[in-house]
Amino acid sequence: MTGLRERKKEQTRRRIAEVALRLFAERGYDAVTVNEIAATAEVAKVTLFKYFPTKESLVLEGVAEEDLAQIVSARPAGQSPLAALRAHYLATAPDDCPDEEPRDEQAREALITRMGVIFDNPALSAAAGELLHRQRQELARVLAHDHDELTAALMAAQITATILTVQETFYRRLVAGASLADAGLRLGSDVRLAFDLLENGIDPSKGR
Amino acid sequence: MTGLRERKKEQTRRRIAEVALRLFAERGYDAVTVNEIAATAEVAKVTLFKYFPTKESLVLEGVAEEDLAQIVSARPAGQSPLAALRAHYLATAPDDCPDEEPRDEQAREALITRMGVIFDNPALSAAAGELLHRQRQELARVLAHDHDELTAALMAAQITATILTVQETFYRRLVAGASLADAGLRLGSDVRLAFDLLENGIDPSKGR
DNA sequence: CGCCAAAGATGAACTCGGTTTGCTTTTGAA
DNA sequence: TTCAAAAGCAAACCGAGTTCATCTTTGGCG
Repeated sequence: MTGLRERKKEQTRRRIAEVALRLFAERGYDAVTVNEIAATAEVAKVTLFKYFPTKESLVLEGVAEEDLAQIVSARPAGQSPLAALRAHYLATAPDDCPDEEPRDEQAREALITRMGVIFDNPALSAAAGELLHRQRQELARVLAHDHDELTAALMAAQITATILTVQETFYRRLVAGASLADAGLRLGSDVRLAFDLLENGIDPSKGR
Repeated sequence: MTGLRERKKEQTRRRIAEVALRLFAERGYDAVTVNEIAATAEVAKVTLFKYFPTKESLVLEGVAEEDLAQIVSARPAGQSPLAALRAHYLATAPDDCPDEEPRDEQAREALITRMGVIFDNPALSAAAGELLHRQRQELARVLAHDHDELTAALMAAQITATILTVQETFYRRLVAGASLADAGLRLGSDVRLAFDLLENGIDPSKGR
């Protein structure tokens, strides 16, 4: 059922996203209007908004789409939630980006460009954080199976905050020019450090 | 130097804020336009925006104004950052709200109303979280004195996420109808639980 | 092939948050 | 009393996002 209609839609969607990303990267998120994007992509503004509900979504689409709650609730019996998450991030970390699996060089570059745009704009970074924030609630719900409500909420908050920080660090290094290989290598040890901190707590004896 | 001018300004500002809060509480944040608020408060829209930079700020002003970085960097020698924060929140917690010190019943009620408005609207809650997020960066800077950068960033993220969660829990209880005394009592033990979790980590043995 | 209903695209007008501009009123200090 | 600065204002403007009525494209079907 992949008729001409579907193909055209997919094509239009991609054209809009590409144009938007290019313009954002060239002149900054705020300096580009959606009217401009629509005109450049040769669609009406209303059409653009049928594909992407907001201007933000032009950039944020597909970012941080992991389902933490799912990872935790699908973990093998006997494994702690934290161990499951650690394993997940260690598995995806060393050779690829945690958010997506860009197969080719081009997709990688696009992802890095996108991250550059996001980190360049405080409102966008905040919105990206919000995406994870929503997962927090579901994660808390799953964790509440084994803990009281406040503990579950606290755990979920700490976990999502930690993951966000690690991802941010990783992407900032990439945007700052580190090679993907280098950043990937450091990501592995970063994940370990982050989860150790989560598991063992903030040791007061080190805090002078 | 508290001339007529200053008094009038303060008065206008308060009138705007009160009108806004009342309308928001009556009909919800989204259903009230700033034009309406301005008209009801009998000022021009442009005047309203001279007092409050955004619609959000009509509600969020004065919320979460604590300076975490300050608390940490001003701690007595030999005390860990976490201990300083714990002490601070334990001190303010039992008998009053962490964000402000409403002296009279009226101010308390206004605060609760405001929190009700905030928690009623996802975008507003998110914005409130953003306020704390900004403190995160400064807290990380201070913590970086004693830790490497990633560790400091992770600690700051976990700490702010934790504090936000505790505050949210507290206010949700209030909005849900708990008496201030009850909520305050539970807040004390909540703070202890939260900081214990931060210090000791998420114990995997409890995570089934 | 030709027909038609449904899906999709469109431009124009609209709402709302926020800003700019150019002007009048109010205030406080000399 | 005078006058510059501060404050207020109406109206026009901007950009994101929506509504609506209209027009085009597609694909299924006889």
